[in-house]
Amino acid sequence: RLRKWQRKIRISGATERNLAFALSELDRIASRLNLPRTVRETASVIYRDAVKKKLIRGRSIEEVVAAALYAACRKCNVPRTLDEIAEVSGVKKKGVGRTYRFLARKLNIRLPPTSPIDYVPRFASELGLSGKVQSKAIEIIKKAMKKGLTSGRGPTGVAAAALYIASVLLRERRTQREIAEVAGITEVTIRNRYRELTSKLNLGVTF
Amino acid sequence: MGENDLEIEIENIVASATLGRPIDLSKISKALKSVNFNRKQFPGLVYKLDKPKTAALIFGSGKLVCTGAKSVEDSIKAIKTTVNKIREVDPDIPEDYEIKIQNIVASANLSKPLNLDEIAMTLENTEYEPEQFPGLVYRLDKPKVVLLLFGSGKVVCTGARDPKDAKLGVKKTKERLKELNLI
DNA sequence: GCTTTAAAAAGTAAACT
DNA sequence: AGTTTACTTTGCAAAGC
Repeated sequence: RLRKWQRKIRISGATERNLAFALSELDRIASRLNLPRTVRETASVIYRDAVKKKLIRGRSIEEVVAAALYAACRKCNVPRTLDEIAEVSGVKKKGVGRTYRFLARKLNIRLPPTSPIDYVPRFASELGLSGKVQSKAIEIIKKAMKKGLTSGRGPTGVAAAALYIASVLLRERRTQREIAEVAGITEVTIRNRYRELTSKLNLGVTF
Repeated sequence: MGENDLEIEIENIVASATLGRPIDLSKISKALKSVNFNRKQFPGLVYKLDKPKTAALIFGSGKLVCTGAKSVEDSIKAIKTTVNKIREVDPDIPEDYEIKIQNIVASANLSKPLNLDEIAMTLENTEYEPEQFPGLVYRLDKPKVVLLLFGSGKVVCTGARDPKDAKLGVKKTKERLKELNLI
């Protein structure tokens, strides 16, 4: 039937338009976050899978795009926080997190929580810290993980505190404020974390 | 050995009641003191009581919800007290009405630190997103409850309609963690 | 989905001292 | 620097948008 045919054309036209819009959004956000192509490609695969499984119902395209990017970042070990994704996507942090959990469940994406270690290179380079400081920070983080000092704590806070301690130990000190700003957390959080790390790990220094 | 050390503490109970008769909320909001009622914001009238420190939501349909009680007894007591208050303003409320416990929130302590990363990798039906919340979410099927596990070993169990299920949920969670050497 | 209620867990945030 | 208050998560009912 002609009418049925026209309907299909209309629907697939809308579907293609939506996909084009989604992919351009994905690219726009990825550019603003300086994400490498591999992450963009991973995110677009996740988005297309979501479309195939009709998981967009009841959700906005922006939300799914943001969640797909967040998942891709984690999968590629190029972490970006929910706050960063939310800020440039215009989607509320709560919505990105909720949609991410939904996609992860429906697409059987099981990603381990982001390790604080994954944030070290990015934060360190933004702070102009040497590779020695980075290695020291990673060493501290590994000790913390073995002693159960990272369970339930935000990965960025742990990474920031470890970098703070390492920067002091190796005489490349950055202020709490500088580190807090690149890590996107507050100075109080850095203080709470480094106090815990220095008191429970034998780092040989008392602040 | 029979470790009956699982001391579960009930923290909150949500219960509902059906009075089977419409209620004039405007009348009640004028007669009672600790009441808040904004129809545009929420259809229910909020009534807070001190005796069992609870809050009740009263609806025009004659149904109500009671929250905040720390025992089934207190929850029922709070509902009866609330209904008696409604009777002072609106007689004709039936003597018998159905009361149903809808949800129980309980807390417990496994007394051992938990490695949430390991648990997230090994235990089934879990969600752990430390960037968003420090607790690991564990969904149990048998008693259909949800548990929140924390690095400290403290646990929250919610979703049970019977205190026994809340305790059973914590007990089974503890057993499962032991089975998987995640104690 | 949201709105309102209550309460615990532990971490983090914003606002103050 | 440290404190207080508030919000994040889980579960649930109610009537209505």
